[in-house]
Amino acid sequence: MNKVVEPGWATLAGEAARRWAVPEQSGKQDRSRRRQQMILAAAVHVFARDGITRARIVDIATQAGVPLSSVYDYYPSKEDLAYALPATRMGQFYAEFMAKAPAEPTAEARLRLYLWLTADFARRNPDWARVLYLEIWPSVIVTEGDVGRSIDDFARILVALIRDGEQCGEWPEGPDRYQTAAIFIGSISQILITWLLYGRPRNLIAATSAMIERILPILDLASAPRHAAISSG
Amino acid sequence: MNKVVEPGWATLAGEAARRWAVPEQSGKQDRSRRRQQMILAAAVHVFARDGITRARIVDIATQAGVPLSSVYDYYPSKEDLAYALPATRMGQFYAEFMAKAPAEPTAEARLRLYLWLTADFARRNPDWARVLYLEIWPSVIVTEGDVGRSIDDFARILVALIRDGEQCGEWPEGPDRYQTAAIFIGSISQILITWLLYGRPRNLIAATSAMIERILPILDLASAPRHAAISSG
Amino acid sequence: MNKVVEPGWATLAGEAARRWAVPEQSGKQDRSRRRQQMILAAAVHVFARDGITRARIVDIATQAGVPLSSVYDYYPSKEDLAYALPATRMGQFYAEFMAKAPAEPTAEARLRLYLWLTADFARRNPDWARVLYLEIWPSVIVTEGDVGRSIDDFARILVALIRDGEQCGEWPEGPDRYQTAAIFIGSISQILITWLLYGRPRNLIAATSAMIERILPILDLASAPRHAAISSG
Amino acid sequence: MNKVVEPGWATLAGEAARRWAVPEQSGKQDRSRRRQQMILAAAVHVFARDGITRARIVDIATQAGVPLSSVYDYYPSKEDLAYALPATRMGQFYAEFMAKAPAEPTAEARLRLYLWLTADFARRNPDWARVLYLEIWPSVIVTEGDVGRSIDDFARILVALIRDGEQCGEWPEGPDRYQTAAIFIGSISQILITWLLYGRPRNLIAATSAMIERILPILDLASAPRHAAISSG
DNA sequence: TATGAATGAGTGTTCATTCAT
DNA sequence: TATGAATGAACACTCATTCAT
Repeated sequence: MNKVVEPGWATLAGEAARRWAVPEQSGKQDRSRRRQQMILAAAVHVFARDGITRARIVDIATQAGVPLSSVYDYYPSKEDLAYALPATRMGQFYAEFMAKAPAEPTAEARLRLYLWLTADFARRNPDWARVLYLEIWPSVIVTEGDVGRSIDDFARILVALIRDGEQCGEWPEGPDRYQTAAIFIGSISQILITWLLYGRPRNLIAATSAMIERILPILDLASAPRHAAISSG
Repeated sequence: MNKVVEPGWATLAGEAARRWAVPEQSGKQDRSRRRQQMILAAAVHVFARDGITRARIVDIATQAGVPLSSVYDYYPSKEDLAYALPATRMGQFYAEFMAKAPAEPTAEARLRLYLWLTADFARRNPDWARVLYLEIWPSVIVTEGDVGRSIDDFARILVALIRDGEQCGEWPEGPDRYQTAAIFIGSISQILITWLLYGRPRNLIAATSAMIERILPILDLASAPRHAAISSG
Repeated sequence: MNKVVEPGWATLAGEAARRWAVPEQSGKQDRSRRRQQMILAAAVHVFARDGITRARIVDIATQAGVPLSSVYDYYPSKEDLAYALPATRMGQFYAEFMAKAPAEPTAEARLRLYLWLTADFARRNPDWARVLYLEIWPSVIVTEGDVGRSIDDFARILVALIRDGEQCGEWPEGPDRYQTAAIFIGSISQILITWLLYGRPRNLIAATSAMIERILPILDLASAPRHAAISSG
Repeated sequence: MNKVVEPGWATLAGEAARRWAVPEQSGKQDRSRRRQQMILAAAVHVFARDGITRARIVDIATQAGVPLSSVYDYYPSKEDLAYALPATRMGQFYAEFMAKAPAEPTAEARLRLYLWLTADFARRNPDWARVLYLEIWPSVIVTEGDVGRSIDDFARILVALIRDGEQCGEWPEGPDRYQTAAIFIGSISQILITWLLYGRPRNLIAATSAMIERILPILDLASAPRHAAISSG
């Protein structure tokens, strides 16, 4: 049987971590690089507070402690600045996952780690989480260019993790890996959004862990739709 | 056994439909009411196209075929206009649900209808769906005032539908109705967002129906967490 | 000795009272007249509160309890409305003076009454006083048309009162009646303006009375300039 | 005899001149300072012509020869611009007085100079005079903040000059220095207002000088009220 | 490279006035 | 005559971006 072998999670996540790693610009001075980091951090902060469209570049500059026009030495426009964020932050996320995933013994453990890390990363980077889940994710910019690619990788890796478990026989081949991934992403996103907007649940990690345990069984259920049970009742 | 009886789905949805119904302004002329509807429709269109913050009131006026200043005869500010949308549209949704739900024989059928109608309503009102899922839902305005209340009703009714099935014995009492609701809402939202942003799935209704069948079994799984199975494996 | 006989104070004030009396518009309905009075009163109130240029016609209409467009049935423009005020109010003032002045035995008593009544009228009509002293008086509209004439009468009568005393021999013929009148008007205005803006003096009437006693002696001093005393000292 | 010594005219006027002097903004370029002066001058011109509330910022910018938005680089709002005027102009007035007053030998000469300079300053800065006497003085803004303080200084210095003459024995201690000051200010203002609005007197300085000679004797009259003379007559 | 200063194009909102009924 | 509704002409203020030094 000849079939196209899709890349495994390790390949995908590794590539993603490398692809979105902050490049070592050899020519740049140290001070220059530090400034760029300050601007990026300030942008996340201000975007989280005011929203991307309402945010003012001058506020970002002030927050970063650099003159307004210096922002333009690094990013030619507000749009470019906004678009530079996802790559660096997602790269960091993928790198964290790659640092921990190999130690996990099973496909399920890696999947659990992935979902858990998603919430934990948000908890540790709440400003970035606001920007990602309230500004970038629900916006057309996720469909374009590097922003799209860096975020698409998230779903791609998740799908690969699901496929991995199927191939290892940890769970049956489900009807639609993308559907499964959508349930996982949607459920976790839903928690994160209510956490960001309402401050609930108070304990994000506990709630996410419980949610993960609740949705993982979906993997086993693929072939036993409820409506069968109903129609027989 | 004395316990607080929470309102059933019919009460909640009925109240929601009434609460957010477009009021019959006695004094207003017919023409005036038609203009207001034109403005509202134009606002949905322009907000969907440009996003709420980027949208220009003059574009809404032009789209509605009224002079710019007439917009201000009906809504004192752009913000007010944006905030008036959710109530009217959600009211329409609740009314549609109330028109159909009583004919459904089981709690499950009503739950299925609710989720299905959510997607179908989005399909029939794609502009509104963009505004709701990409602009309003992931924004602080859902935490405030009437906007918040009209949208919170969505989750409240869903929880009531879940409770209804429990009380009828159609499915066991789960560990956390809000968690269950979060899975349902998150999964459906995830489909809707990818549909809105990527145009996929092409057949929204089919994909949603499949998704519904996939997640409904969650209701039965409450007491059989996967990790038990795993640890025993 | 043949000289032009300028009209006496009684003639001037009497004419002024008549000229600026509210006309008895025979054709108008009673309701119509009452409305016009309501609008006028509301205009004074709103002009006093917001200043003439900042005042909004719709506020005046609301305050008057009439529909916005009804204001235009009486006054073709905001300017006309503003210009209609001085005549009616000044007319009332002149009428009050004419009602009391004839009972006064001396030119000095009449002069004292005139100045005192100026302050007392302001005290009893503070809204009108604000409009007159803070809006109309220091504005180009006093130089034009009826507004100008109705207010110029104020100075004209004052000059006539001064001349009256001279002709009766109550005080010597001064160097310049207009200068004397300017001192009287300026001093009283100064008190009224500080009263309107700072709420001081608390007791306007007492302060005005004291001021009147202080400035009346000016009438006797005409021929004994201080600098003579100085140069001789 | 122990009494609180109030500050003399020299102290007050010196402090006022310094307090409202145009600050030497260290960081600003020369060009920048020139622009600010242009804007200020243009504002005086346009405010004098149209009145503060009617004046349009774009007219001020055009008059100053700078782009509209540059006005906002110096003054955050039209209100701020209007409020910046009094301080600078009054500061200039106080500085002129301080430059000349010390050469005057007597309290009377200084008082005369003060009143005369008031009119002469208005004659040399007619635009500013319009703004001060027709817009600022009769308005609530004189009761607030720096505007109020810069203008209150005018009366404070005048009162100090009067007190100075009393203490030197040049004239008797009057019944109320504030009343005396009110007469002086009111009389001069009255001349200035008619000059501004009617263009009369043609020769402002001559008329003011005559007025000053006419009102200075008030200082000697404090104890001889006219009504005594009358009642005895 | 760095930055203080400058600016043009835009946009939400106001309100006097008019008009159809 | 009365009035609810409509509207056009303004206008203050914003901010991303550029430029001279």
